[in-house]
Amino acid sequence: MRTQQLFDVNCLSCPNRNCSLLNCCDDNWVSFINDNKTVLHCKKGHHIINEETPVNGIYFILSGKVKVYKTGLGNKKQIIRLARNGDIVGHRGINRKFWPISATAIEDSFICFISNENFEKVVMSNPKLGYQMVLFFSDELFRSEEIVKNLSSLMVREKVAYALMKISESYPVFGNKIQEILLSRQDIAELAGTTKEQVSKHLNEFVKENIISFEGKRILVNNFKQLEIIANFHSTR
Amino acid sequence: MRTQQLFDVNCLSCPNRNCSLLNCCDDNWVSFINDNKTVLHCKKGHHIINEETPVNGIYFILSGKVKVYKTGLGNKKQIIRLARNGDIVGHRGINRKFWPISATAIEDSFICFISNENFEKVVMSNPKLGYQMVLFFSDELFRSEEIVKNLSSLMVREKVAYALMKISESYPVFGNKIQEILLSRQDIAELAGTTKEQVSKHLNEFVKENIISFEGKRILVNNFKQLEIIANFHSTR
DNA sequence: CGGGTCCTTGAGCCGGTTCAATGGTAGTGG
DNA sequence: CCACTACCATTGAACCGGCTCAAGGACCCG
Repeated sequence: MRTQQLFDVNCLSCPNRNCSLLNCCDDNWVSFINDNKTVLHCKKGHHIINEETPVNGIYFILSGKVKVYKTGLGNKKQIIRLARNGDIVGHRGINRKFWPISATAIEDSFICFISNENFEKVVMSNPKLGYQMVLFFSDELFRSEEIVKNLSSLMVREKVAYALMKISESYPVFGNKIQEILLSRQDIAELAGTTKEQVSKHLNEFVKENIISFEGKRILVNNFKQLEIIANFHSTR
Repeated sequence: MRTQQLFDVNCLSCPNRNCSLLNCCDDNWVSFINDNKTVLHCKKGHHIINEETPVNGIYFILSGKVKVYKTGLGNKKQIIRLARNGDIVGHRGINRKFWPISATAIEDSFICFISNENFEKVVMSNPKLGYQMVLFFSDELFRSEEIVKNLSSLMVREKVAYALMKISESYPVFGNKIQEILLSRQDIAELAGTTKEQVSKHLNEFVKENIISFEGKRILVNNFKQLEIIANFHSTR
């Protein structure tokens, strides 16, 4: 059975071998990670991290997708990241006693877990990894502050466009400029920072404008460029 | 003249010797920093960093205060950080070609500057500093995501209370639970994520409720605890 | 004294949220 | 195979919080 095989995956032959962690460690340390990791099978909807609970370690997505979010006043949720295979989840726990975020699987996923102590050992022994972590955090900070900027300056229509862009980043591209999106209206709303009703209305607007189209429960992006324009997006690095 | 003396400040006897950078380097490297730094005198309102311009290096605040902000659609500004003496400014440029943020002095300030190349040398040669940078970034990410949460879930009254809390963190405490705040309504609005008119209205509300009081252009916080409650703040670490 | 900047306050408008009704779809169990 | 249920998406109506605009006032500085 395929899922059983995944449980036994060896880090040395990990499909995400070029991920942030493994990429910066020599084989000895990859073996160490392999011996000290746990692989979790998370079904869609499974809570991997719960806000305010004690930080125990760090997670890496072997396969699947995970939403990372914060719960605000009135139980309002704001998704701050969509993570996929190869991504780190839980680096926000570094230097904290309690989780500042929650994480939930939005697809059936396999997640690798490493305890705090073991991860610290790996980082301390692989200077290149430490530097890589700085770069990674710098990038995460950038993304977070883009969200801040957008939440405070965009109209809902623009926020929804931005959310679609973010989502399609996490999904594979099929053909030319066609991405597929499979998330509930509620999820999109929590990512965009609005309500599910607004998402529904604006998505249907976008369909009328031929920017996206529906295919069953899927959303196909027909005109990615136009989404970027609406979302006021311009890539600078 | 006092300001002249500050221009000649030696890193080895820096009043912020316990700041993130110097704290993690041995004396040889502090000397290196001393020889390769530039000290800038920035008057109130001086732009230290401008969004979208090329990243040249990293800044440290010797004395004074700086606001760090992003400019969104319609020229709407969102302050994401108030930095003071000892703080790093410009770490957001790491791993980027162009500045994702702007920084402006909100008081007369002295700022130390180190070029990209020299800073990289220092980081690469002081592993402890690298680790410290990871912790620092982790903390910055946490703060940024708190802003995200608040922007998306708080009402304006609550946002203004949160802004006051943030501001008073950057200002010295006088006596028991009394902080003083000296920023324009516009600045407070850009920090809270609202308009100057709303800030004015809610500040006057807070005065009526005896949570703060005005003293000339200053704001005194009489009841910090109450501000925390309004802002839905609870410290967890 | 005059001009500029900032703060305050009220009126009106508007975008977005909330609420509710409806219909579609998938999953479940008889 | 069909009913039953639960969940999700859609749509419109109404409400409301916050923004915009404008007028007036306080204060500072040249």
